[in-house]
Amino acid sequence: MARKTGSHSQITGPKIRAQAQQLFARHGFAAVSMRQIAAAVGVQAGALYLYTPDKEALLFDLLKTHMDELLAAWAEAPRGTGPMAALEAFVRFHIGFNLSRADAVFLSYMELRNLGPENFAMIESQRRAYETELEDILKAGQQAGAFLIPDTKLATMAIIAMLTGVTTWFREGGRLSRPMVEDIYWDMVRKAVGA
Amino acid sequence: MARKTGSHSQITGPKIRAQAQQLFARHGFAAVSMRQIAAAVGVQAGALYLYTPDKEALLFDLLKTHMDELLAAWAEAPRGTGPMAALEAFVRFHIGFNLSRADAVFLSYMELRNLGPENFAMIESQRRAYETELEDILKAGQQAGAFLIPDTKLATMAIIAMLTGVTTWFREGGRLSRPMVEDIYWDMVRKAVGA
DNA sequence: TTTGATACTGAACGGGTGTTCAGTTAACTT
DNA sequence: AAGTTAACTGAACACCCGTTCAGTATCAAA
Repeated sequence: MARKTGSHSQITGPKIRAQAQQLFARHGFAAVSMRQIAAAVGVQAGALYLYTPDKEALLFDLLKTHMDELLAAWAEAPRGTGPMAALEAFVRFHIGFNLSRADAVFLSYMELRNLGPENFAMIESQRRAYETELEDILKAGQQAGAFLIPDTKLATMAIIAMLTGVTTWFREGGRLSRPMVEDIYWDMVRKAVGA
Repeated sequence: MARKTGSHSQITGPKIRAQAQQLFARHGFAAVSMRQIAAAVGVQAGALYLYTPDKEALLFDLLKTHMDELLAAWAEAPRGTGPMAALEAFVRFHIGFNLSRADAVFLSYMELRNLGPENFAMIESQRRAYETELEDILKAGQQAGAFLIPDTKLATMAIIAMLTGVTTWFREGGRLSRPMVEDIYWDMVRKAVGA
């Protein structure tokens, strides 16, 4: 056997990325073999190398794509006027985006250490750019007197950690709906940065 | 060569656990080989099996010891009277304990998935017990009217995620000292659960 | 000083790893 | 229908994996 009937790179390529993302998120990058990914796609291991130069590049592609989409989505997200509205927009955006892409979020926080130095630096700088978006909101609110924050950098890290944690416990169809979760988190954040 | 001069199980045993913990935390359980651990200890791979039945048991031992110590330390931690004092005690305890054992904390949150079902269940139940300690404080404060929390379970997860995140950015000797970090986090938590 | 327990080595086991590539078949173009 | 390109196989490469074990050197006790 060689080429499969109905095979197409525009089908196999995305399939590989999707299965790799799921497997990496579930078991960890190092614990997943190229043969396991290939088997999940329905292909032999060698075929993966038509789509990626090596295993690390496959991971980097997933992380890079995720960060690009995160920054692009936030750039286009609706944000009101004033620090309070901007903060609320960020909180709701972050929760919504994270919940809709739990695997990718988990990967981009956990598997950075498997990247080489220059790939690591690229993702890290994007993550910092995203965090700076929140910090800028907090700084602006602080200067405008809308927020009372002892340290904006610490508050940034605290809020992001708190919000990102939602993926560890939230289950679709559980006790709380997504809008309820957003509301409750926003309530806590609003109070935490307030007077 | 066989036995090394000056060798003793009471020295080698702790060395193995310490090196394994550091390597697992840095590179991930799956990415670290028994030979790497052995090399870090200064011993051949086979010698590790005098101290652990297998690799997973080594990880479990680290996680179990950490959770036991966490629960024991909290049980003996000073806590004042009333919900507000109890919450403050928890916040300061959690930050302090986490910062003093960053590797172990990281492991117990990230490498649970490498445990077999029954080992997983044991650690998971201890973690839930710890989380319940915080939730009980929040519930008591809510009923006493000291806190205003829409959902105590969500608030529990949110606060723990926020506090645990301190290990990802805090560096000893940096801009902020430990007491300052504790103060600022406590300020945010206090306001977040307040009216 | 002999003896037995303790701590470790070094080689081996079967199997899995990422990656390469000549060969083969399906899909597309002319 | 013939020729070309795209997609994939299956075997092989050198190496690393967790784990076992007979053998050996050191330590502690008698």
